[in-house]
Amino acid sequence: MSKESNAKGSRAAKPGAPASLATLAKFLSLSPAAISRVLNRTPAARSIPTVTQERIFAAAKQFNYRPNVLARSLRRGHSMMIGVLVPEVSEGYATAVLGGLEQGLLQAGYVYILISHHHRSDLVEAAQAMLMERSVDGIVAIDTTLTTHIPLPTVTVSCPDEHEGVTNIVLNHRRAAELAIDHLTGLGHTQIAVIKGQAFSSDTEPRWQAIKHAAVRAKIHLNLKLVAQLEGDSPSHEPGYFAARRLLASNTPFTAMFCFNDVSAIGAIRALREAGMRVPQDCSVVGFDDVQSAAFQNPGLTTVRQPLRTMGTLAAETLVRQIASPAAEHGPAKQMMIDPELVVRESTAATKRR
Amino acid sequence: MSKESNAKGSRAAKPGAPASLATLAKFLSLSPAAISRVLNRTPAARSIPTVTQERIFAAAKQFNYRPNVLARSLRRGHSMMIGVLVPEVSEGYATAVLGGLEQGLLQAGYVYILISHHHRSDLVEAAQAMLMERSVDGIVAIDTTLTTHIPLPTVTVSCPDEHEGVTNIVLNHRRAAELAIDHLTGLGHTQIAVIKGQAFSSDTEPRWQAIKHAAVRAKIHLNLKLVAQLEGDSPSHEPGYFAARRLLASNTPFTAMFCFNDVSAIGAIRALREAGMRVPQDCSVVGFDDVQSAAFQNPGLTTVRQPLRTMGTLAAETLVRQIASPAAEHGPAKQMMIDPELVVRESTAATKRR
DNA sequence: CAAGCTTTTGAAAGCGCTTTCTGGAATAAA
DNA sequence: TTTATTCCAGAAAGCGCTTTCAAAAGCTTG
Repeated sequence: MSKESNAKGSRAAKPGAPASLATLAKFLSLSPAAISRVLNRTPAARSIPTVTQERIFAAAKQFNYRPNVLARSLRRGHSMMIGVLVPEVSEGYATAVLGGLEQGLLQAGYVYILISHHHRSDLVEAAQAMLMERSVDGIVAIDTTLTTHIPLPTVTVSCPDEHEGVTNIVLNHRRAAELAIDHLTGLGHTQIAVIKGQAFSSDTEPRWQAIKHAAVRAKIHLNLKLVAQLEGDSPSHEPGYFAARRLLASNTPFTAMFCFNDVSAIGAIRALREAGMRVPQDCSVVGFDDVQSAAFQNPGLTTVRQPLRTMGTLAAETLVRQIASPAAEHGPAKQMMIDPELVVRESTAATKRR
Repeated sequence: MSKESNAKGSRAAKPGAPASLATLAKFLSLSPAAISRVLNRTPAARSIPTVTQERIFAAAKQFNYRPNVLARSLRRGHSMMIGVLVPEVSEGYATAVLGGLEQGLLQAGYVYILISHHHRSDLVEAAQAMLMERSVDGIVAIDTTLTTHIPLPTVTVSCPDEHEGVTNIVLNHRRAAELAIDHLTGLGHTQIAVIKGQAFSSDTEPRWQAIKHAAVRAKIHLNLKLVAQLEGDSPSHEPGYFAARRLLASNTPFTAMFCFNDVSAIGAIRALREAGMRVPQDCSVVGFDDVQSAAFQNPGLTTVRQPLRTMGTLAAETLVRQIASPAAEHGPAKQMMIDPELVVRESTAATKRR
């Protein structure tokens, strides 16, 4: 029994358990401290002779050593995790931003925890609390109405309110509205119907203000009878379909329509078609976002493109920078404005009446 | 100086720092141990008098105490995090599953880390390693080819290979193919074109085998000239568009088409239309998945519905159960088969030739 | 050869929590 | 009064890592 007391097998100690620093330390007859320094390439590791370093790296490889990030996070005081708040995970809008966000985040060594809140403020708050408990290093909120102050670096994408210290990444709504309205008036349209977004959507109000502004600027009159609003929280085409039906039911003639997003535009087109109107011959339709299927609609959808991916990447970069230098954190709210782009396809055409 | 040595203010000690158990302990003149027991409603807390418990709860509220999950995870040996592997975050398929998954996971108190690998096996492995380092309690892989063995509870959705101890949630491809083929033959079609999925997609091969099987069963001949395959990894409509063009270029007549997914079906329809074929009058088209926009296509897309959300929820429940009882973990691979459903819309019609 | 410097490494504290073990006080039983 | 039992709560270990502090060893220099 005593003979095999200190079996120094060259293989891993316990086959099942992952190797810890202590395992390596015992194997190498070194202290965990030294190994940590070398493996992390700490400045202090400079003073450790190369041979020792090589021994350490070799052992790490042999034992397939992987640092326990939980322990490291606890010790270092940051977790390299960030929390992401979205309304819905299945919706095209948020997921497009997410694509860019992920890229930027992973590049900087962060992973993220995704929580969706379905536009319910209690869930938003619960999610915030949960993320804080999990010691995330920062938060990005996409299309989310933040109520309580977050004592953490935060950047938002398409969120309405300004909060102290948080950076808002927003679309240039002014420009977006002008792009669409000018395109339509340029084609001779003056009777333009508008489908506003749902009340809970943060872009709805600024977009609508921008549209009114653009109309004045283009010297056309927006008939309020030709303004409908998306209703219900279904992220499908239905709200757009029904909004267009209401527009048609008002019996007020229009030759063009500007929709809150592509998905609702597609729904609206179906309603128009059912009412016997051809797109674009009888009615031009402009969407918003430029989701992937916009190009493959029949007809291809003219739309205002939001560079969603880019906004996501920008959000990631901004947040990472903010985490790195908490100096500027508690300054006033900052805003980063992104320019949209008009994509002309087949759903818009010159009006027949001139 | 000595007078204020032990300032026992009734407010939080350091306004900035979040309250820890130690903070509460000092404030209440209790040990962290007792507080932990009470706050966690440990069985051992039963023996602590109600008044003390109430004092503890009150203090926790007053200090807005939030346990540090990192520390708890380190101690308890599980992190209540699970890792999710998807090909793409912006694609409709994975995100639909994700929706259901999230619901099931949050309900059980888990959060998840999402990593996309773009079908690159090196990224899959890197992601696996990263998730292990982060001490996730389990992994779910969606439409992902797993190469290395994962020493962790794992469930997959639509993944091809079987691995020891992992549960695969798969669609009943046999049934799915029969649904589509029988529908088309029932409408009189015998010349049916097929668009297979990309080579890297895990559903491609089983689906194709099932289609061949269903064709035999329906006593129709599948002309191999009428089989095309999606190419390129773009998650857009383009691959379907080009696949249909190749089909048309083969100059082999067909009256129906069965596509690998809805997105490619929509692309294919566009190609058909450009070639002067009307859908469904000249060619019926059946899609797959039933993504949200399928119903709002023009024409509405007949498709084989995959209950993606349900599969996600099921994956979550299965994984949570597997984590709870690691007993059954290292049994053989298990499979859970999900039944598809045919959704008939407007893109299919009886053939004119009879 | 003593004093001072550099090089190399380890001991130990501690991040915030959970949990086992232990022990004092109060009450009941003998 | 002694012993057993219950009730209440603390001490301390430890999860795996990082990092400060310090110290031993080897080297130079006067």
